[in-house]
Amino acid sequence: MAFKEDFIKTAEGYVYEYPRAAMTADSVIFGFDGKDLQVLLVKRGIEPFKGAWAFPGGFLRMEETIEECAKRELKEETMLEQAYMEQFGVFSEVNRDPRGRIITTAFYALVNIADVQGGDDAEEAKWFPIDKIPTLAFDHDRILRVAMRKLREDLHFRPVGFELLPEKFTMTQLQHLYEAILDIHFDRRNFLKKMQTTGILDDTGEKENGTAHRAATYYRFNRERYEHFKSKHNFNLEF
Amino acid sequence: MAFKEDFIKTAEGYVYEYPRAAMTADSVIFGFDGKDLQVLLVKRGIEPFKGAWAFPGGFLRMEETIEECAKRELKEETMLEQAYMEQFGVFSEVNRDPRGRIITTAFYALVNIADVQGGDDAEEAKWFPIDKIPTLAFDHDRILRVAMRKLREDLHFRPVGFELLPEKFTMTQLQHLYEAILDIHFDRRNFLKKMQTTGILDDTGEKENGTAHRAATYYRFNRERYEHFKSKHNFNLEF
DNA sequence: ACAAAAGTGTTGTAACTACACCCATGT
DNA sequence: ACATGGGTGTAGTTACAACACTTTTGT
Repeated sequence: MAFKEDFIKTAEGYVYEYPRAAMTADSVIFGFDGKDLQVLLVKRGIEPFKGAWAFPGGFLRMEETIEECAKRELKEETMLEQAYMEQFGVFSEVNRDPRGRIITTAFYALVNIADVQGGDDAEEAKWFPIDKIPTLAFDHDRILRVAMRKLREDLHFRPVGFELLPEKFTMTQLQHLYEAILDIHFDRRNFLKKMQTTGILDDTGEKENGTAHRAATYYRFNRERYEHFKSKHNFNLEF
Repeated sequence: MAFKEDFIKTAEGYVYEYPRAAMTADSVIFGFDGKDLQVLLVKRGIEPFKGAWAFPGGFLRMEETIEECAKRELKEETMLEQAYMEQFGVFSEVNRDPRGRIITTAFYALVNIADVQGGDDAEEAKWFPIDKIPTLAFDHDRILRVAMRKLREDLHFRPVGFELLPEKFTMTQLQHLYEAILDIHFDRRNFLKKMQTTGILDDTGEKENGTAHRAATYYRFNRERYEHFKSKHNFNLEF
């Protein structure tokens, strides 16, 4: 450990001159099944809130950043090494955790739901559609509301939607994804045009197969083109 | 204190089973002088980084939330009871503070620069234009970059600009403010039209006086109208 | 044959950009 | 008189919203 030690270690534990809160990271893990936006919840195996559903999370270790902590917990739950993760708030109400003063930094993660096998954790983990979330442990209901708001905002600024889809996807999937996140309806033709004018989608030329309807074209998100053009200034007021 | 105590208090200090980081709140306080965006910095009176400039900040107390902590520090520096404050990130690099494991939650605050008299703090506090910020203590350079990015994003979604101006302001002041934050130039006529179409500005009918040029109209931000109309859906991709 | 989803084009409207001259005030 | 900044209008372009019929494929 490279940082200076600011505590005394005794037989009883770690001694500090002033009281300190414990820190955790909790992650709202979003997935998309082609129809609904989904959230991965774990059933708590221990008190407090034993048996209730909550976001995956855990205590910060002294040798990691809060991002590393969140990523570690993500991996434990989903086996994923990498995912798009975004910090969206610190929740520090004095009584938010009955165990004591525990402050959490909340993240949302966007994953391709097809990549997630059950984690190696003994706890039960399950995907819930966003409109069928049970009552959650701690202040996680509130955290979820903030996560949704942040995800909606980010969707305007950054092409985060693609993180929730497989590499190749149909325009209809993408539209359903946007509709699920923003909770609004788009006209199919207008949505296609809007996406085309961004210039960040490639038509792969490939087609769906084995569907019970007309085969749809697969598109791919062109990250290079996005990186290249994202500096352009367009200023719109959205309030 | 209503929360359960999760520590043992001994003569040596507070004892915890696992090591804990200390928590602070740091605030990037933005002001606007009519020309440049400014940031309030304090000169550190003690080590580490003694003599260097840094954002006002301080340690979290056990009976307050991180927002209350940030607000308390704001008041100490500026004497302001209220200000628009927005959390924008947790900075938790293991070595970011030479005193040990100290994690900060960063806020930005938007204040009317005219309301700020010097704080009651012995430390020296000073406004710096955004393009003349000295090298800062700790990782505050990085924090400032993130603060600017967040402020720019928020300016699209929420009428945060008005928080930096007096109650009544001229269109030119408002335009300069937007230009200073976004670092782009607007055509005066087009800017006026854009602001008018939002419908959240009231023409007060009053005029500047004692200026060395034609007297400008004062406008006022109509918060009620904003609250009433902000629910409308307009979806623009800005990437 | 029928059901289900994909593909496709036009028109009216609103918002955006670019652009230049005159007016009021104070020195 | 001059310098400073305020006020104002138009034309071209682009983006947006609203809207329906045809095609492919599988059952």
